[in-house]
Parts: sequence; C-alpha cells; structure tokens
Amino acid sequence: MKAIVDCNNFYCSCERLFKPHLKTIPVVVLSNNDGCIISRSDEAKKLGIKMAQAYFLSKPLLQQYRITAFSSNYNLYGDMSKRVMDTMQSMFPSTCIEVYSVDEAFVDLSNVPAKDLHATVKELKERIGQWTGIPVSIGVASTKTLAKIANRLAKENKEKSKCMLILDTPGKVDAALKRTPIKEIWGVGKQYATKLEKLEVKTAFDLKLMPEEWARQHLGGVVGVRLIRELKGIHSIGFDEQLSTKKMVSCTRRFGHPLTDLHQMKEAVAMYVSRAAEKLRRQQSAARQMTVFVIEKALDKGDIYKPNEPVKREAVLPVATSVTTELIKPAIELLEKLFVKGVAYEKAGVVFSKLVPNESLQANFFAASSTTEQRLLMSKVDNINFSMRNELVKIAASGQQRPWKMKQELLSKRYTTRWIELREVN
DNA sequence: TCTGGGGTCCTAGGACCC
DNA sequence: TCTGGGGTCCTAGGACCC
Repeated sequence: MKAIVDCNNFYCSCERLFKPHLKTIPVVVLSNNDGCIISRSDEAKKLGIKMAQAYFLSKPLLQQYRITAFSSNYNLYGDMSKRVMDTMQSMFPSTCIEVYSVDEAFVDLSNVPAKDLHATVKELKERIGQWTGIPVSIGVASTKTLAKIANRLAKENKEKSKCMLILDTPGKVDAALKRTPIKEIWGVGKQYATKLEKLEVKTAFDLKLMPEEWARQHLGGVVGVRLIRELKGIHSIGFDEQLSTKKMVSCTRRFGHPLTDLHQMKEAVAMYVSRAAEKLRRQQSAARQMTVFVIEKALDKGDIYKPNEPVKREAVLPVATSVTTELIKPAIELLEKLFVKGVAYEKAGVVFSKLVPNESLQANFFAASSTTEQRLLMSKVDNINFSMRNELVKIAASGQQRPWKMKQELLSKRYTTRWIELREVN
C-alpha cells in the first residue's frame, strides 16, 4: 500500500502556527507580488474565496468578511516543510519516502502489515501534528493515484474521516471512484476533462472502465494508459526515493510595476541570474545553456487578464558554470537583444538548462573554465546569505534601489529561520 | 495601480546517418 | 503511378503537477 501525506492548506497553516489568535479567523496567502490568492484556510474557502483569484479583485470580499491576508513567506514554508518531512523520517526509512512537493510526500507502506495499517497511519498523522503543529491528511491505497483520490475524499469531510482514509477493499475503492469527478483525478487536467466529459466519462469509475487503447490514442499515450491502470489498482507510477537533481532551474518574476527602462531590466535579470545560480550550486550542478525571456505588458482589455507570450533568446555557454558573475554577462547580452525601446515589460525570467553535475564537468579546451577561487567565493557568498540575511552579499549589477522589486506588503516574519525574527512571548 | 512561479514527462516531426 | 527501412538525436509544443 501507498500513502500520500498532504499538509492541509499548508501556507495558511504555517502562518497560523505563530499567530494562534488566527486559529478561528479565515486566512489567505498571496502569490509573489501579492498577485493572487494561492492558499486558503477552510473558513476562507467556505466564504467563497476562490483559488488563484486576483488579490486586488478579492479585496472587497476579504474586507467584508475580515479575512486576514499574508504575502508569501517562502523562508518560513520551506523550513516548516523540512520539519514535516523530517518527522516522517522518524517513522519510516528515507527510502520509503518520496517528497513530492513542498507540502506533500508519498510513503511506501509495503512493509506495514495490513492489520497495523490504520494504527500506523494514525500515529504518523498525530506525530506530525504534535511535533510541527501542521495538520495533515493521509490517503492510503494500492497505487499512488488511488491514494490521491483517498486523500481528497478524506479532506472533503474532515469531521467524519479525521483526515484519514484507507481504501483497502475493492468495494471501498469503487465507491471512492464513483464519488470522484473526472477533473479531480491526479493527472487529468482541464483539457482531458473536457474531452472525457464529451464522451460521458464523468467519474473516476467511468474512466477506469475505458479501454486502454483509447487512452493510448486520446489521453497522452502511455500517460493515459498508466492512469487507467493505476485506477484499476495496478501499480504503474514509480516510486522516486531521493529528490532527484533538477534538469532545469529558473527564476522568473513579474515586476512590481511595468518597466520601460533597460537599466532597470538589467538589474532585475542580474538578480534572477543570482537566484537561479544559487539553486544550481545548491544541487551541485552547472548549466550549459541559458534562456532569457521577457513578457510585454498585457493590454488591459477590461474583462479577463490574458498575459502576452514570452519573447525569448538562448545562449549556449562555452563551458558549464554555476558562477554568478560568469552567468550574468551572457544573460545581459541576451536581454539587450530582446529589449525594445518604448515597450513596457511586466515580467522577465532566466532559465538554465542542459545541467551537468559538478563532478562530471567537461573542460572546454578553448574556454577558460571557472577557477577554484571563483567557486570558493561563490560558496562563501551562499553561506553568508544563508546564515545571515537573504542577499546580504549580492552582485553589484543587481542594483541597490530596485524599483522593479516585487510587492510583499503583508509579509510575516521568518520565525523559524532568523533569530532576529523569533516570536516573542510576553 | 494591482492577475504566481517552478517544475516534469511525453510525443511528433525534422535532420541526419547507413 | 508512385519513391527503402531502419536507426538516433534533437527540439518544440502540449499536457500535467503543486
């Protein structure tokens, strides 16, 4: 059996942890730039606050119901996520845990005897709650896809399920599948859902009965076939123990307000390069290729917001590197080629791809590769930035004033990772 | 004024090779 | 009146996830 452990309304739960008076008050957390709502407490959901709603559009509703909003505080969420995962490791070997996202992990329960399943799951849930203060829901079934379905149903009625649901008989599985609309299945997005509904395939149970051949042709080939098998209880989606090293890393952001000035754009891009390069170094790899893109400010058409397509340029680097200074130069050159005077831009981004692990770096005979000193410098910068304050040490090209910086007007403190921001108890 | 950011996997099709 | 048949590698684009 496999379990999915999912933190309830994760970002909101993190915010509440250090503000106990918010326990019963509806809470939402905003995306970068305070753009839209990306996490809602149960109370906020009940009041009709929708996921991904634009913040400025929902403001009246938030005020009307006295909903508390926060800017996203990824330092806090990242640290709490780690604590939750560590707690799981206190009960299971790390080879049985697959961290799937910041707030979710799969656990392989093959070694837990059927009779102990319920008690084990209950203990896991309670221990995470006790040790970290984060409430979680756990779904258990024979495949990952079914476990996700179980988890969703557990959340649907928390009172009754106590945030746990184990689908351990064919009868329970089918009942669960019949209660699951097609669009709620893990792996079925909007496109597939529309396609399926036209064929009167409306629940997960209906999909399970579809022929695999049909899925092969109309549901993304092997992806669709795998999906149907998983619904049938045939384990078809592998278990990845380790956090695998990423195949691309990026840093892309909307500006605080649209930019028309090349100089400011350069600062922003230099900043994004620094961030993405840090990610490269953290996973000990270097990039051979980079892409820079910019997005022109969308016309205000009144009704729905439709962003413009990104305009991009790529560069192949002479040698793979993760040294910020070596990456900024080509990035700025790409930006200069992309930039058009008089155009207002709302967003830019940097993507590093063709990543190679540090240990297999191939020196290019014709290009000087990063010296040991440069790498050492980078690791010192990373250490200082990590232990002190974010960006205490930064590359001069990324600017001092930063008029392009994103908005974070409702930011909470980094209670768990900065001494200076520790919560005080009077 | 204000609408997130960062990833993955798969497929089709083109270029090229023998 | 009908163009060989495999391979491989690469890229763009589509779909999905949280």
